[in-house]
Amino acid sequence: MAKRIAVKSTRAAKTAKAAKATKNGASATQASSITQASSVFDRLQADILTGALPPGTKLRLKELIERYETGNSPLREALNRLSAAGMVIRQENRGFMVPPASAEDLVELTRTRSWLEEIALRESIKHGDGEWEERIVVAYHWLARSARTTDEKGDSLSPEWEAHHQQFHAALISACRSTILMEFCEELAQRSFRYRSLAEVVEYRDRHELDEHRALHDATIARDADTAVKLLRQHYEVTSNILLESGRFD
Amino acid sequence: MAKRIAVKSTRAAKTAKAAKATKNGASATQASSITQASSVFDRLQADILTGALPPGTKLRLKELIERYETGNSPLREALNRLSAAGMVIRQENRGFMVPPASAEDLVELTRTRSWLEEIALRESIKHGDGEWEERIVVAYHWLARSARTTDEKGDSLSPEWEAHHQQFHAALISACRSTILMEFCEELAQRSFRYRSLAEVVEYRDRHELDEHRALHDATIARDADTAVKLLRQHYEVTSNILLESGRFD
DNA sequence: CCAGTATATAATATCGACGAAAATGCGTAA
DNA sequence: TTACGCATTTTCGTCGATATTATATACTGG
Repeated sequence: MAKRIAVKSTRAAKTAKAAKATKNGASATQASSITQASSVFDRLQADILTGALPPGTKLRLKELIERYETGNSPLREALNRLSAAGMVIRQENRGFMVPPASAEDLVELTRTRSWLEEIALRESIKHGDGEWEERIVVAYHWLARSARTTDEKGDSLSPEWEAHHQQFHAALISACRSTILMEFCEELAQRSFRYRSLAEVVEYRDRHELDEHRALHDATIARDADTAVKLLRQHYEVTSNILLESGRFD
Repeated sequence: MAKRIAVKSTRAAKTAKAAKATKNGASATQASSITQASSVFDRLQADILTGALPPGTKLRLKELIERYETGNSPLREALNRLSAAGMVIRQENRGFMVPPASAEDLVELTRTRSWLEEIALRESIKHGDGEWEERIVVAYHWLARSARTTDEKGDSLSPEWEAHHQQFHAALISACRSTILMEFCEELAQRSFRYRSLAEVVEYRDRHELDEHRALHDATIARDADTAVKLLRQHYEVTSNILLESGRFD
């Protein structure tokens, strides 16, 4: 009964909601009224990436229908999209589950990400124009600003910081002349984010990370590909090692 | 009325049908009864990749329901999976369409594929073991055999040849120690296949291609990474240029 | 007491119909 | 003629219920 009412209010509020637009989920070409399946997609993805739905969780339809206050058709559509993107695992006639997390998977993920982003960064440095530089400078600005703010509060896992962090890395490779590659990198970035969320490691961040990003920014703008790539790899490997040493994925 | 009957027979036959298992579509961990959504996924994907559904086609639900003799729920699930994989374009409240094909897209695709497969091949050559070599040798054997057969018939676009071709290229990079990268490469391979289908170019194949594959095979087995990569790039660029020169994507 | 099978229960996949949004056609006014 | 607005039609997205498949439980024979 309360559910009924909640559903209605959700629907009413939906029109006002802005589409945040990740790769495959929400976001059509037009901003027009968001579809319910896309809304569920976004929330479900967020819950998986942040660890609200832990690895290995069985995703029972009935529970999710209650949790997200939706019907089964939109829910299934969202789950099917997520399964194609590797964000959930689909088992024929056995439903869906959150992908397990493991040390090996994290290692493979980091390795692949380094490979792909090295290419994307080198190509961007080779072909990037003025607008590309601007995007990097602006993205870095907001990242630094966000880091400072969260530093005061001590909460470095803020969604705001994460958004800017992701934007900065996306900006670095945004001139590689391959939207497909950029989408692949985004998918890998999301998977990496899940591991960071799961490890719940916060201390290390404000020490080194801003400096690392600064150095990366400088080398890239200076078009020093080798240095930039070296820094990028280190950046990922350091993070990966911290996560592995947390011992949470053994 | 005939439709009813057809549906029933389809259902009956479904249990016997073997799951062919592409990346995201069909194929669960078990072989057990295939789901209808996955069946539609496979057929729809095939029709898009072979050009039976040409680029830009609007995918009206009603038509597809008739075409594949299914309900709208399984159809929508299939379409949602395909949209997440980039095989169809989804527009909020406006349905689905087959992605357009263009010369620029083909260029970008080829470029990206060269980058990713170069990494995957180099890593495979570096880390590949005996079983990896076996896979390549075996895959090449079937490719050569298939090429000979189709040569006689003059029909080089046979699904059989295509399957072996894809298998050979997959085998080459199968020791790169990154399943994610292999999946990315597979996705790119499928997109490339669509362009080959669309161009309907057949003559060039039996002249050069078997030799090219032979050379690629030899260099890889000999662990000569630089040569292998060079051959691979040439292989893709030659094909790409032939397709571009067909003038079908301007 | 255990293995294997039949039954009951729960979960998933699919259907058919309805409500909402976009595309189309037509009429009117500038 | 062209552009705009309204009504109609088409198409998409969602709901509620049913069929199908998997899982848990009880039962029987050894």
